[in-house]
Amino acid sequence: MATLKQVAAHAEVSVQTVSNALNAPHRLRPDTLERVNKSIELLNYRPNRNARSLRTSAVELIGYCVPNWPNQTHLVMDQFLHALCAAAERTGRHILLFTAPPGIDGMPTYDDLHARRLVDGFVLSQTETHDPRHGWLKEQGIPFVSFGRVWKQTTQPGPWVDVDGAAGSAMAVRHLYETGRRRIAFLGWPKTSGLAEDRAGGWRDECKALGLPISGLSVRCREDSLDEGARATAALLDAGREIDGIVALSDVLALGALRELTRRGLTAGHQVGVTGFDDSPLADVVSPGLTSLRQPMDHIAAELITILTGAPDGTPSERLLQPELVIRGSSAPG
Amino acid sequence: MATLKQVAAHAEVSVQTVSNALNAPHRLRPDTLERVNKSIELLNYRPNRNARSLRTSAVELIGYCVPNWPNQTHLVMDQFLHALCAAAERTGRHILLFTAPPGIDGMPTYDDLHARRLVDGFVLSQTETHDPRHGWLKEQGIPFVSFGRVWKQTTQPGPWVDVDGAAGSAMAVRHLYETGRRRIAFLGWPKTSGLAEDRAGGWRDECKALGLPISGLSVRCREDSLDEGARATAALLDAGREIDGIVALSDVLALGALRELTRRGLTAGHQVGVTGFDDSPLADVVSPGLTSLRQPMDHIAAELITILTGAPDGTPSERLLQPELVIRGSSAPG
DNA sequence: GCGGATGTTTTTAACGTTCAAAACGCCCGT
DNA sequence: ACGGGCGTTTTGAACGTTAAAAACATCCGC
Repeated sequence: MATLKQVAAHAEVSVQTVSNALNAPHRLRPDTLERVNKSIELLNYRPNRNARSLRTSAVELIGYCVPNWPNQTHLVMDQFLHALCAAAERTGRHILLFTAPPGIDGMPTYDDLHARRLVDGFVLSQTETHDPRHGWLKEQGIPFVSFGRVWKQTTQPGPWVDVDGAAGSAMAVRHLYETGRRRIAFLGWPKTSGLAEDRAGGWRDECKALGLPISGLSVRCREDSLDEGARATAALLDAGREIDGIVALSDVLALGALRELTRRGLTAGHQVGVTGFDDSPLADVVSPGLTSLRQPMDHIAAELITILTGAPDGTPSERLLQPELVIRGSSAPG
Repeated sequence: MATLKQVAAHAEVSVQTVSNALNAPHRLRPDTLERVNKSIELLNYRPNRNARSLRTSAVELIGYCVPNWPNQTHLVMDQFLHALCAAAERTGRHILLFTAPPGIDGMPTYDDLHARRLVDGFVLSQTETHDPRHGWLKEQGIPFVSFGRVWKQTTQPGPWVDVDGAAGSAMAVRHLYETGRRRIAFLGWPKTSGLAEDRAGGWRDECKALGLPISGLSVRCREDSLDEGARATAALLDAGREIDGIVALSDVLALGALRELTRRGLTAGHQVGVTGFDDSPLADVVSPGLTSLRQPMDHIAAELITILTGAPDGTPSERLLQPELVIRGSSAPG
């Protein structure tokens, strides 16, 4: 494998000149630059990243902890990772994967990766309501950016990128309204989740704005499962609420709603319009297809990388992006 | 950030002695070792991985190309990545993610990552029938291991780990047989795929072994979609084959089968037993749950890492692992 | 008490790169 | 012709680690 030294010898210049040809070509006389570039190409030279990193103390690697939460399969993780990788590569960086215990127990792992200089910083996801990671990392001075806001934290928790869940729910409500629904229910999670409150708030506010009823139309599911979605839908129907629309907080809950509707001989998209969240692969797999709110993954990833690698200090950046309503059969005009 | 030098000064030994304390502690006198370790702990020293890699020319990083095939969402990718990470970490290594064009066009990317010393080797997945990557990497002398056999290649294509699809299908057939089914159909893909032939062969052979009919019971779907699975199932039913079991080559096709059965008022698991492949999140999400063949991800990942990092040369290793039948409602006794 | 074997520690050099400073070469104005 | 300024190139040192060899210490048998 060729080194700078060998290229330098071949081009009959000093090592530093070859280095400059790569990192500051404007400093070279055009004819020298050309000669050096020829040698580089001829010897098929590639800079050794380790040597470079040792000297500059920047590894151009970004850590991402691959989540492993048993009950919560991360259905759009492959999309997210691909987008994140692509965005990182656009800046000459790469993504380093690792595993760590959830919450504060994982912090030593983060610290270690940073201290041993395996990564420059971290992208966090699966942010929790009182996520302890943000404060800890900030305290240690380790660069990071979070996909997902930290809800309910007094101190400024650091830079983040997130999708506007309230706006998403509002879009779903308006869409159902425009297709003729007037009694739109909401399937959510228990109150403890900031994300859940955000999305529920969007439903509530938009219903109010449109003059639609909300009383008794919001159901909290105990967990994010198909069965819970079905159970909640059954409860709504049994209570005689005469609902004609359902905005679900997740695709999984929405699928549960679809199942219950089908079981009762109702047609989703006909008698009752249903929408989900995240536009997971599941949404495209059922029949009728599930209308859902797509997260703009490419945009999210680009912003994450920009914030992490761009802003060197001070002012924590925050970016709230809009989801996109992907309309399928489950919300066809009633 | 503390360095070897500072630790050495603090412990009043040479730099090399501290290095030995970490890499070859048996060479130190017990009292020296203890003194050095105390200093290491006190100064919170962590070896700089870049400097180490520069010296030893091993980066302890394994490249994995995150797939982005539009039509084929990788439903178990998060499981795979988590297992792969965990297995790598057990040997002190990590996974570096990158993107690359599919097929031979991606090879320069692989070459570059290796030449710049960002990775020691690669784990390949999404192996195709005539995958060009294996031959290319072998030619370049770049270490790799493949998740998935390379089908139909004359030259020995290199080390791999794979799941025994034929055995999986056979397990599914036997399970359906044991629950009373006697006319078991197979939903597959077009002939071009080695994986498809493998799984189809298992169905055929096991049916023959059990004395079950196969003629006219195998359908090739045009693509891996829910609609195709439903269409194929409809075709089987319309042809009056009187099937009471369906072994599908994928969970998606199996879900299509379930949908068609439901549409016709048949109950999966009651009149017709259905099985899928890969035990994706989808399998647990439908009702009744889909019986499916789980890939032993942890085992797969462990073997991949062992082969990639263990065997230094020569004899290409090959490992064929057995899938596990996860029984759910879709194959309940008829 | 001396050569040799063994065990522990230090010295020297190197991995491949970049930074900072020095050196060189050239043109210009005076 | 000489000093100053500028553009280009080279020199020397450093990043933090480990491999190899050298140095030093200790113990043993005879």
